[in-house]
Amino acid sequence: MSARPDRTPLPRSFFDRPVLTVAPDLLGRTLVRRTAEGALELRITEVEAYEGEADPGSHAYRGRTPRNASMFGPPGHAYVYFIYGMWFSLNLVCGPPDHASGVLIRAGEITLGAELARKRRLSARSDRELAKGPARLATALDIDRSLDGADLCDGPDSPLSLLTGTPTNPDLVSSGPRTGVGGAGADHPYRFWITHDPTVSPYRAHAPRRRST
DNA sequence: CAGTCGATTCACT
DNA sequence: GTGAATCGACTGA
Repeated sequence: MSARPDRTPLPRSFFDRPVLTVAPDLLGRTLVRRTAEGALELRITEVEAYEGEADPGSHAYRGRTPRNASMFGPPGHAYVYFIYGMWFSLNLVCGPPDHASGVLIRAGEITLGAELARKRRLSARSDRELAKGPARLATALDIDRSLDGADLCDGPDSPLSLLTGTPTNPDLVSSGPRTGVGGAGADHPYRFWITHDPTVSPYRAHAPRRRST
């Protein structure tokens, strides 16, 4: 008997902790996205931690740029980036300001607004695929670069916010290497997911792109 | 300033 | 399992 998700907003202090503490604690929380068409809610099931400028796998590794500036800002804000020429991905900035750490929200279960999500994700063959993967999640929730820097602790009407939801028992959390991350940061178990949850995305090792000559 | 490739997804074999 | 799509940030000359 799982209790009904707690709709109390999480305070900024939730994000102002070490990213490896925040990342698994995000599992089971409720992400709320408010659009002109209506609200959507997502139960987070899979995340990845990116550990600041010292992390070779992180966009922050080579220092601050216009693209990753949000990661160097205060915690509790979104970092949204554009990748592969067509997709967006959502991160939540954690830790103290300028630490440049964040958590990539990789997958989740749409718990409200599935009709809106289906309209945006026409290729999804079932509802469990609506937000199975970071770019699919961003597409389903209508997230793009206009949400980069958005404050999740900005009150009940903000376009993006985070509710307490149903925290996940650590016994039900699995961890492993990050998906698609190569190089020196590849081996750290910075990916966390809810064990056996059907909305978690499949693991893929880093695959260098082949030369096109 | 041209070349390279990415925290991915989808269609197709 | 393989390759295409698609573009902007970053790199090195």
